[in-house]
Amino acid sequence: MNENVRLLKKSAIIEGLKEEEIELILNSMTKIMYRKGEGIVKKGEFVTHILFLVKGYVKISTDYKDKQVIINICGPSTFPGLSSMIGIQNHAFDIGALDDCVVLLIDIKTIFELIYREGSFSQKIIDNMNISFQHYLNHNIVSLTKNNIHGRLAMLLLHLGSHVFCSNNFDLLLSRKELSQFCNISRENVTKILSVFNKEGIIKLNGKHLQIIHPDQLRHYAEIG
Amino acid sequence: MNENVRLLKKSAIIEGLKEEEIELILNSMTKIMYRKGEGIVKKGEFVTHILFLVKGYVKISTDYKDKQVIINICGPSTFPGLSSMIGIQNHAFDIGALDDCVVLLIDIKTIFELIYREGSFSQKIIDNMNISFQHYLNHNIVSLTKNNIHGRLAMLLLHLGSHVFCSNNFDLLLSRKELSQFCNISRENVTKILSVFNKEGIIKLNGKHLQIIHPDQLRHYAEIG
DNA sequence: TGAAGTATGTGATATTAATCACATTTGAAC
DNA sequence: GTTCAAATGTGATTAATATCACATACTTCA
Repeated sequence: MNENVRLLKKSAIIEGLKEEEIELILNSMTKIMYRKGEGIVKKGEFVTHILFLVKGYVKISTDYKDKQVIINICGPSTFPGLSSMIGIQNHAFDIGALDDCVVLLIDIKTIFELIYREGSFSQKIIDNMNISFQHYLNHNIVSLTKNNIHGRLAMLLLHLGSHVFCSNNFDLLLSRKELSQFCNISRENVTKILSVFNKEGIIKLNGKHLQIIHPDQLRHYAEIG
Repeated sequence: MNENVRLLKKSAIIEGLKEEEIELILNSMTKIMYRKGEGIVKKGEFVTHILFLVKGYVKISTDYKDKQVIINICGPSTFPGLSSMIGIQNHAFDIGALDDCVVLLIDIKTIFELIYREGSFSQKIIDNMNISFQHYLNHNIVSLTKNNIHGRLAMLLLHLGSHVFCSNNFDLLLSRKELSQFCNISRENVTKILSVFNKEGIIKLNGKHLQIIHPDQLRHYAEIG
């Protein structure tokens, strides 16, 4: 099988498509590599393609009052920012590479064609958007507004472990400052809280490497905070 | 023309459907009235219908740590909570009537049938979801986390005026407490800030009636705060 | 009409988390 | 390796906002 097909089929959205529909995607697609730190999409640009992330991690962010706000981190086999691309003229967010990335750019016209052709594809796009939606509402509205800073950082670490890096043992690709922009805490307090979690043996910090040792105790922080 | 058809066609989502498709909706639909304060949907219930609000205003909310969090307010000719109903088993939010409401309940199966049948319908559903999505990300993440309490309340009033009640002169259907649950401010501070805005002549408060006199000054508060 | 309960207004106080100021470490470029 | 810039760590201080403690005003309903 074509390598690109194999990569694409890792996504539930693509998996169920017919051969000739996947062909459509293959014919309107390019593969691009980005280096760590490079910008992939800039807020305001026309939406001409959607992204499929083959390798690496990206951050989705925006700016407000000169401060960066991180909306999400996406890893391999996902469509980063999908829900803010379909049916929208201009990109609402910046997307940047957190490490070396391989991205498939798929022409947005092909996506529309598939939405019109294939009900099950529309359904999956909608499902995908809803999952993001629920996540944002819960994580952001609820956690960002109702948890204290310890609880917020605890929830962020849990989120990174279970949904982004899919392991309790990962390289934190984010700096302290980026963590602070993700969960709305000052950079200094991120440092202090991580050090508390570390001293309590809940996590193990080794430079950029992080191991979550007691996820239940992070959950406890989220509950009480 | 059938009265229900006229009501439904006020929504862009329905407007473009063919006659027989609208017929499908009419045949799988009930009209129900709710009194002020009544619950319409309870978090956790199975999603069996989607709502079309004909008359009145509803609030979409959830609970966290024994506190109510208001997610949005919807008015006539909208599909409240649409983006958290399609493709989701159980309701994620509570929906309740803020005043006397008339609601059309449309069988969710019909919606799926239309998604499979009609690409342009899928497209519109996706567009509608994206608009909500953008609104939440901007309003919630950005305003709730980056604005101070004056800025947040200012933005909420602007939002109510321009997107919910579609006028700068409206009956505030929300109590001070509900406003506080919407923009994450203490009930006492909502009172204090409203009184500041009132004294400065930016708004005019008359019991439950609110007039926004200088939206530009509210925008200023949002910018500086 | 009165009584109870709820909603609102308002100042004083407490608490949380940001900001500041600076030391230390790490990383990248030459 | 040296140097400079950026990232990180840490205590002291300050600012923002919640909480508390009431007073007052509305609603509802018997």
